[in-house]
Amino acid sequence: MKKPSDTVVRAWARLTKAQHLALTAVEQALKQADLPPLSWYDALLELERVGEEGLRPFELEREMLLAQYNLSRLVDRIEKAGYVERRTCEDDGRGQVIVITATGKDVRRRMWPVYARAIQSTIGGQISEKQAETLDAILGSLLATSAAKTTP
Amino acid sequence: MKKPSDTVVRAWARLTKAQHLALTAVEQALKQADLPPLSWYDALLELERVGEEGLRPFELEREMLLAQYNLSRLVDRIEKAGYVERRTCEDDGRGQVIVITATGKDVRRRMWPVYARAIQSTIGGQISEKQAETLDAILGSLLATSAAKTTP
DNA sequence: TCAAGCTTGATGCAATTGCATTGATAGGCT
DNA sequence: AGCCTATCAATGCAATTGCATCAAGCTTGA
Repeated sequence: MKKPSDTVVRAWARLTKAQHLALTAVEQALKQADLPPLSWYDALLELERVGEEGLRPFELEREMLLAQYNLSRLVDRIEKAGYVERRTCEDDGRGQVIVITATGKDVRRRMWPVYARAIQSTIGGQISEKQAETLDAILGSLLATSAAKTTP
Repeated sequence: MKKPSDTVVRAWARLTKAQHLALTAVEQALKQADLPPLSWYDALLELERVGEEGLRPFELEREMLLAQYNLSRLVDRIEKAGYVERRTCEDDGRGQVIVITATGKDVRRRMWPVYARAIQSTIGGQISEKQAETLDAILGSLLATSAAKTTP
């Protein structure tokens, strides 16, 4: 395994820094608007996408790149807030199905503008559309192969 | 404030995902090698750079984008491990100066190859050098302006 | 069939992070 | 000097995350 070039190392450092700044901005904006944290949004979005069907915890876990115990507890919290429902799974006695509620959909919708504004001000506003396209493309190819490595 | 374009939103999502994957890989690699977490590396590196002079906690705090209480406790832990020393600050009775120890330098040096390998396999190995340069440049311009917004 | 092993999901406990507040000193202003 | 505000750092407490393990149900294969 070759050592990373200086460019790669610097890109990594900046990747982390940029993500950290943007993330902090998003979380702060949400909190300030009395809305749940970003992870709730991610979960609710996935669940809204699949609709009444719902998702199994382990599916959501993989979508969100979360550790199993971490997802389990995230769902606990969101359920307690009434934004999702845990239903017993017909096909698998061990499992369950998580379904978003009407309130959950509503909250997700209310989160979006706040979230969007924070993204725009930390990312969109700082680079050109052209740069955003390039950034997106490069990160896309970066993820294309490494996504397969989640199960080594 | 305009809404972010779809491209920006997707770039943001990928930014987060890529960073998360790489970070996880790095942390895992360090743990597996029985080495301290990445945040220790960052702190030790900054402290090694400035040498005997040391850094004030608040300086390190800004370098690392950490919350004040968070840095305070990080230093607690690193100090307890014997990798840094807290000295009383001559110039400012409230403050202190943090200086890396010889052991600290040694640990930092031993962390680097593990860290580097993880970066290479999650970033360097996935994209071309040319792409890495572009990525670095775009993130650089992204950070150029937003860095100023840390103190609103 | 049924034991061995795998998958799904939860949970006790420790470590870390976030939040709010505090204690102490510095620096400016009158 | 004396007071007021700002800065520097620590800390009590709650929430979250990480780690290890567990219980329960599925699957496989002799």
